Amino acid sequence: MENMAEISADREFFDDNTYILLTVRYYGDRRKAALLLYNPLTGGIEKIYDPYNHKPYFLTDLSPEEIVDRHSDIILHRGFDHLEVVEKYHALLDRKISMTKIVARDPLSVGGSRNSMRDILRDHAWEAHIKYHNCYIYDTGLIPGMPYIVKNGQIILKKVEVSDDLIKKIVHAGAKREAFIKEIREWLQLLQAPIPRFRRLALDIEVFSPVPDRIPSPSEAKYEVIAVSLAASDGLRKVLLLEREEIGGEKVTNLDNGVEVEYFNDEHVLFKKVFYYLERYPIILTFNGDNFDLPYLKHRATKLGFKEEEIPIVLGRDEAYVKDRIHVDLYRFFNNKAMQVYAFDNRYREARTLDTISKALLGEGKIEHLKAISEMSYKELAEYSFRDSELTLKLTMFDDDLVMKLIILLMRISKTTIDDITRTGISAWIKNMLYFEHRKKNYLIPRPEELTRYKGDTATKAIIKGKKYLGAIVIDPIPGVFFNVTVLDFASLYPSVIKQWNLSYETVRCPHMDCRDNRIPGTPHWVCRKKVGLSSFIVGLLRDFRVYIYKVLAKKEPDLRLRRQYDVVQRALKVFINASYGVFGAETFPLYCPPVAESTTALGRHAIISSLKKATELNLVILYGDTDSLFIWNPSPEQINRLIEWSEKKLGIDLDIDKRYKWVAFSGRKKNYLGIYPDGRVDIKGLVGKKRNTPEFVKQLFSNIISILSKVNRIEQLDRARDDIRKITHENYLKLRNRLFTLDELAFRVTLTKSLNSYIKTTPQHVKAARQLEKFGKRIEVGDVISFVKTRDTEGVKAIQLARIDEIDDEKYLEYIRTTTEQILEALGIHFDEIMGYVQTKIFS
DNA sequence: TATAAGGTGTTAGTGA
DNA sequence: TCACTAACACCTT
Repeated sequence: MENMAEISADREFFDDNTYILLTVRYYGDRRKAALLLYNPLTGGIEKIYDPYNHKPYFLTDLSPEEIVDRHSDIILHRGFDHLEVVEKYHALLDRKISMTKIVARDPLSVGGSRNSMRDILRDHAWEAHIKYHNCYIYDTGLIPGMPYIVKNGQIILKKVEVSDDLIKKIVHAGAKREAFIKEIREWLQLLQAPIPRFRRLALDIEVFSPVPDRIPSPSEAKYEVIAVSLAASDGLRKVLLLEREEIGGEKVTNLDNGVEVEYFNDEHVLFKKVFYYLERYPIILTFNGDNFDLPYLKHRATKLGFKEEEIPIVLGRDEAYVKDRIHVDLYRFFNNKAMQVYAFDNRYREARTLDTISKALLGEGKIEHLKAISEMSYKELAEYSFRDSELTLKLTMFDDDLVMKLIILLMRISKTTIDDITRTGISAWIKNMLYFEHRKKNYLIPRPEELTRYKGDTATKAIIKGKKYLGAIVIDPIPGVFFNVTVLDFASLYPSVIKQWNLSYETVRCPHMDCRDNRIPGTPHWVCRKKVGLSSFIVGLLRDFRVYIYKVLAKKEPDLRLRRQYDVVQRALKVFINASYGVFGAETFPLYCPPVAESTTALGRHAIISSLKKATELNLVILYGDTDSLFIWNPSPEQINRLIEWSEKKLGIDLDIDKRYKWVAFSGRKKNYLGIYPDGRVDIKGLVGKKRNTPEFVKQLFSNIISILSKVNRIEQLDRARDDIRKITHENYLKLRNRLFTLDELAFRVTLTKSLNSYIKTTPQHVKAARQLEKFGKRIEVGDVISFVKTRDTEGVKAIQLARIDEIDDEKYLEYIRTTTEQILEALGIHFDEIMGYVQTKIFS
C-alpha cells in the first residue's frame, strides 16, 4: 500500500504508540474535553477524554470574600464549582498580583449562554472570552500538530532530537543562559518533528436543481443528492450515483480513469454508504463543505428519516464537522489572505473557486460543462463530480503534501487546532501563540480595555485619511531611464525592528520612570530596558530560525525530501513573522496596541532615512526607495559594502542586495516602475498594464511595449525602441477606431467586493453592469467578477453579455490606452500627445 | 468572525 | 460648467 510505503521513511519515529494531536473539542454530553489523535501507522483516529481532569474557569480581581459578599449569584450559579486564589504576573504593571480563579462545571457557564458568570462580573472578569478548547491547550501545554506517546491513558510529548549544531546557530557566544537554550530547544522541536502522511478522503456532492445555475439551499435541502464523489489518499476513487427515471443513457460502472461508479435506486441507501465512508477516514476534505456539502447532507438525511444519532455530521454556527473526525474545508483555507500572500506567493490571485485555485496551483481545472448538472448523463455526471473531489484531494498533495505539512507547522507554531487553523485568520493564530506563552510564563492576559488605558492612543498622523497612524516612507522617484541599478533592502525590516528595539505591548511605554529616556525616534514613546518583551522575544526568535537555519537549509540541504520540508518550515515562519507587526495595529486583535504598531513604523522610517543620509555621504545616488528599499544608480561594490556594514553596525539590521537591474525606468510616480534584469527578464511594479482588471487588448499592447523594451541593452538603442512603441500604439488606436477588437478583448473585469445592494454612496460602473445583468435574472454574488465595456449611451457602460461592438466609446478607451502607455513613455521622455499628433496626421493625410 | 499604511487611476457626486 | 472630494478597485511594501 502506498500509505505504508510513505510512512517507512519515518518508521522508526512513528511506532504504534505515537500519535499526532490534531484537535481538542469539548464534549457536552460528558462535560469533558477530548483529544483527537491520528495514528500514522494505522491511519486511524483515536479519541481520548481529558486525562488531566481540567475544568473551565476565568479570573477576577475580586477577592473570594468580595465574591461571597457582593456576588452571591456567582456562588449560586448552576455552573459554579469552586474558587481558588492564584498569583499572576501583570505585565502592564510589571508586578505580581493576586487574582481569584472562578472554576466552573462547564464552559457555557463561564460565557456564551444567557446569564453566564462572566456577564455577572463584567468589568471584573479576565480571560473569560477564551474558547474552552484553547484554554485547555494553554493550561495543559499540549501542542496541536505534535507527536505524542499514548500509554495507559497518559499522554506524553514524544522526544524529538535537536542537534546542538542547530541551537548554536541561534545562541551566539555570550547569550548562553540555560533557560534561553531550553526555550530554543523546545521551539526547534516543533519545527523539526517529522510530519507523517495523513490518510484522507475528499468528498464532493451534486444536488438536483430544477433551475440550472441555481445552488440549492442547504438548510432546506429540498432536492435529491444525485451524486457523491470520493477520492482518497489510499487510492479510493469512487462515485455514488442516484438512479433517476429521467436519465437515459448507459449505466457505466467504470470511468476511463479507473473511477468506480456505484448506483443506488434509493437515496436513503446512498446516504448510508456515504456515512460509511465518512467514518472510515480520519480526515475529510471538502471544498466549501462547511457551508454546503456537509450541512446539505445533514439536513437532507434528517428529511430522509435518519435519526440524529445515525448522522455523523455535527453543524456549528459557521462550520461543519464529521463526528469524531476532522473536516478540512479547503475553500476557507485557501481564501485566507495570509496563506495567499506569504505561503503561496500570490500564485492564485482571484482565489475563491476550486477552478481558479487548482488551475493556478495544479495546472488543471474543473471539467467545463455546457449542460446543467441535472441534465447530464450518468457518465457525464460521474466524470464531472469526480474531478471536483480529485482536485480537492490534489490540492493537499501537490509538492509532496505541501499543504498538509504547512497546516501542521502552522498548528505547532501557533498552538492552534486543525479545526481552527483552517478556519480562522492570522490574527487568531498569533493570538493563540501569544496567549499560550502568557499561560506558560504565568502572565495575566490583559483585557483590551486595559491596554488602551495604560498605553493610550497613537501620537502620529497618517498621510492617508482614515488611517490611524503614520506608516512608511516612499521616496519620490527620479523620472527617467537609468542603467546599472542596484536595489538594497532591509531583510524583514519590521520584525527586525521589533526584535532589535524590544517592542512589545508591555515594554513600549513601560511603567518604569528610568526607562523614559530610552526614546523611540519620531514618537513620544519610550521602551523598556529592564525586561525582554514577550512578543519581541518570540518574533525575534522566529525571525532568527528562519534567517539563520531554515532559509539556509532550504537552499543547501542535499536530500530533496528534507530540503522541501525545510522550505515549508521557512514559509510557515514567514507567515507569522510578516504579520507580527500588523496585528498590533488592528483593532480586532485582542492585544491591539497602537503605540507598538506606531513605534514599529517610526523605527522603520528611522532606518531608511538614516541609511539614505549615509548613502549620500558615500556619494551614492538614490533614485527611489519604498519602505525598506533603496534603488542606487551605478554604485561601486565598495560603496555598497560600506553601506551594508554601516547598517549592520549602527542599526543592527541586515541590509542585503535584493536585485540588480540592467536598467530601470521611472515615470515619476511612486510604486510604479519597470526594471530589466541582466538576462532580459522584466520586473513590473504597479503599472496599469499589469492590473488584473485592465482590458485584454490594452494588456496585449502593454506586453508588446515591454517586449520591445526588454531587448534594449544600451542607451543608444532607446531611440529605436521609442519609434517602435509609437508605431504599435498608433496601430492599436486604429484597430480600436475600426472596431477590430472583440468585446471580450475590450472588457474591464472588476470584482464586486460587497453585495450589490450595499453600494449606496456611489454606483461604480461594474455595479451598473451587474444591476443590468440582475434585471435579466442572473444571480450576482459578492466576489463575482463583472465584465463590462464602456459605451456611448447615457449610462456609459454595458455588461459584456448585453453589449454590441458598435456601441463602444472609443474616446474612453483611447484615454485608457493613454494612461497605460504614458506610465512607460514618460520615463522614456515621450509625451503621449506626440503619438496622438502622429495619429492625427496619419488619419487626416 | 478581516494583520498594517502608502500609492495610482477612474468615476460619481457635490456645491459654487 | 468646473473644481474638488469621496468612493472604489487594485497594487506595493
